[in-house]
Amino acid sequence: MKLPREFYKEDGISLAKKLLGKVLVHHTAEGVTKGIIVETESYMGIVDAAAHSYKGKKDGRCNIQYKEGGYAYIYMIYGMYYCMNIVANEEEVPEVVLLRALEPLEGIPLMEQRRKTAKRKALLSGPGKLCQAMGIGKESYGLDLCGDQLYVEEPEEKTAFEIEASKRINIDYAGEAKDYLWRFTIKNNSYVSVKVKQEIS
DNA sequence: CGGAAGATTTCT
DNA sequence: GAAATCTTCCGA
Repeated sequence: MKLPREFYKEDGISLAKKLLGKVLVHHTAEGVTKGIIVETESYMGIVDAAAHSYKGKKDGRCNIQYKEGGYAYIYMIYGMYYCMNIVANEEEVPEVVLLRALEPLEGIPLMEQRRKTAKRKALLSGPGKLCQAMGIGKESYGLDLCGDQLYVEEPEEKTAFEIEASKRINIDYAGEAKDYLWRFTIKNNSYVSVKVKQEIS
């Protein structure tokens, strides 16, 4: 069942935790792909030196962050990869949740074809990888997750899991903000991204 | 208009 | 550990 708008109207940290274990669904011309969200990170706009919208900055790229929760914020990084975020909270509050890793659930052959690999654990274990495998690109920027093309739904089988918090990854430039424990993973899930060296110190 | 850096991935 | 690779941003 598709998650309602209200689900997304929470602060970025609460939403990041709530999204774990949910299922990301993307309908494309080639087929449907689904994956269970197993790793997320929070980016808290105003107070977060690592966020694109730090200090309330607005530009062409992060405008969508200022919309109400439930929209897709897609951005390109290093000129070669896309990363997908989910906008949280109310309008004018630039908080987002970055999806870092998914566990393949449906449309796996299509993912393998897009990723050019048959290693299941390599399909969705990273922000750039999951966008490539799910077929998410600039045309998905700003999509309403309450629409029919790209959305998040409740898993059919609810399984119990523990949430683990750790430091965010690859944001060394962000000063103190890099030490915030705003990365959340499902404990003992083998599909989280490879770079899991950072632990709570 | 040009330089620099980046919420990454992949290979050695 | 380092390169690949190119879009976007910021300064001049």
